[in-house]
Amino acid sequence: MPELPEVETVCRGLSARLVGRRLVRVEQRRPGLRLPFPEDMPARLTGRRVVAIGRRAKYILIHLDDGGVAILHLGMSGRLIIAEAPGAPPGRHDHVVLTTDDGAVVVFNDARRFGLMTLALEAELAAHPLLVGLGPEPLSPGFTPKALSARLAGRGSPIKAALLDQTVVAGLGNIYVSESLFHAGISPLRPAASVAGAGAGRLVPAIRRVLKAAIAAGGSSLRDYVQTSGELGYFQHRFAVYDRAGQPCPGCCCDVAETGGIRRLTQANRSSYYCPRRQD
DNA sequence: CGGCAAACCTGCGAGC
DNA sequence: TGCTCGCAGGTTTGCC
Repeated sequence: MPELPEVETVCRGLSARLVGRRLVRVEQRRPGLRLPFPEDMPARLTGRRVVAIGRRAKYILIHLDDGGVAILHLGMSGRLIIAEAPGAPPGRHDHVVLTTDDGAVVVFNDARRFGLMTLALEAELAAHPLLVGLGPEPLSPGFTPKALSARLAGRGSPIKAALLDQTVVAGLGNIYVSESLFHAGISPLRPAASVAGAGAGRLVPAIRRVLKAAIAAGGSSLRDYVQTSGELGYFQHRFAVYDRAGQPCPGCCCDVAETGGIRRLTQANRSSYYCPRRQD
């Protein structure tokens, strides 16, 4: 799925086209995705004006003029595409279609249906069950080596698993964990607690740098992800290690035949990629 | 509580 | 060409 950079890119696309617009039509084409849609979702959205678009972790927050907030998650394969022409025949996995007063058509398409969409009240957002346990935003000032160290302390699980845990830091997924660990020179196998301190001092800026570069590139397009415009992101061309098993490490000078290049391993049922020479 | 596997669902590429 | 298998950016649940 879309991880933080992809979700952020989608939010920016939505923001540019939706803020200030009124939703004049809400079409719900199935009862729900990972969670059921609220029964009254179309009624609660229709006629509302969008006042802001926000993001928390991988959740998209559409703030409305009546104090309501639509919460969306793209799961693994979710897309939000903005078209300008109403009336196009619905695609195979188009689940929710929003039409604005100036003719934008926002389609929530999700082949695998791991995404979700629900409604909340602005006043209760901070305590919402989907958001309440989330860790710090990695691009916020509160995400410091000290703060990360505190959340890693006492954890015996591998740092790879800890960084995927959204209560440790919010918004990282399988791609950007591998990339960040590479740039910090830390093996995905290291026990999380051992990364507290000096390791966190390298990891925090590495995470920030990777995420910012990915956002600047419009995210990473592997299979499903596209921007709201339908354009692909292009950060995938800049991966140092992700999905590059057997290929040369960008930091090592040596012969791949000799070193084996980038390694892939399975942790917590997900693939990790790393350079054993530069990460320990 | 920690950690791992499986589940949710569909699509795609590889291999036979 | 067509089948089966394995794998995929996430999150939750259930079982040691």
